[in-house]
Amino acid sequence: MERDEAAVLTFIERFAGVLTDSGFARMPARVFAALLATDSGRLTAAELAGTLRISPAAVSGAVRYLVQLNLVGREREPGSRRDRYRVHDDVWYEAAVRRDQMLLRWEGSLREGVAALGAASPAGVRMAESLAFFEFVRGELPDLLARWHAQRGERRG
Amino acid sequence: MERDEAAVLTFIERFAGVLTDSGFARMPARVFAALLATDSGRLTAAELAGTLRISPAAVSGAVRYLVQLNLVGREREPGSRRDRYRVHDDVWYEAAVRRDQMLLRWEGSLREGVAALGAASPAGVRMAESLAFFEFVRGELPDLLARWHAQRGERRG
DNA sequence: CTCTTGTTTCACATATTCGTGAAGTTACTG
DNA sequence: CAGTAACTTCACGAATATGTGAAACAAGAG
Repeated sequence: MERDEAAVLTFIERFAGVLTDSGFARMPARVFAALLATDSGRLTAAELAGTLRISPAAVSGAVRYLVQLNLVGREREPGSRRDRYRVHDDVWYEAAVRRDQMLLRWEGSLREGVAALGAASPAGVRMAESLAFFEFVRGELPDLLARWHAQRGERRG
Repeated sequence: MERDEAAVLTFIERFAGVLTDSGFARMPARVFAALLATDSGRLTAAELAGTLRISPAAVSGAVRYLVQLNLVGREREPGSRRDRYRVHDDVWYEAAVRRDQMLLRWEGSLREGVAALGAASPAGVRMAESLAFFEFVRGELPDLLARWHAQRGERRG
């Protein structure tokens, strides 16, 4: 079966839209979607600019962001001067890690809050409970990912 | 121990900053933080405007957003004409539910992607794997929340 | 029924974000 | 050591978002 490019473009824009609604910046979302929708998972900056109809500058900015977040890798084949961008195989693992770090930050802030309010005050208690919830979730994450890996291995085997 | 109002205000701004960095809009984040830091968990619009030094209009907008997201409830005592806004006790449960709905949306979009790319193509396979991951996480959520409730009950008892 | 108090809506000014074109930089080729 | 292809940086203009004051809008009190 060959690719229906029109349908693929439609998908890219739709999925990018969903990501955007979830808080992603527009261009990074589109670039990420375009990479996901490629068989090789790799595209040059020029290809990205072409399919998304954006300037090289926009590609540059979007890609810098995605690389910083470790969702995308930059590769250059020796003897070539064009970069290739590639979605990491473990994007969702990376995303989970990042969520973990976000949780840590929230926890830190909430701890400050408990201190500022006093652990005995009603507000302090409420905040300590929120803190406990986040600690719990963060503690469960590794286990969750382990179960996923187990299940995936089973499905493959 | 009495509240050190200055420290509390500092905490409110810091925590709101963390939320803002995580994608929250500024004013809703500040209002939410202010409510979290209150012993009663309830404040009037005027009190919010006062402590945060913002206009009633800004309070109105922020609160509408938070109520829509179901993070905050609006209450009015009979015989009064001032609203009281209150953080829901189960804010984090609500947040989890919302994440669930977000996951559903992502899954829908990815399903479209698999269809557009063909389940047999490499890109289609990659997308199907992402889809499976999200389905897995969503499936685990109820269990996770149940474990939290169990642990919390134990801690209380 | 009118007064008063509290909330919401609206138009506007401001601030921020975003994407582009153009110039600048890097690095491979011959 | 040019020459050139590709990427990046920068300054600008456009589009968006944000918060405010003023006016309109409830709704209880007298």
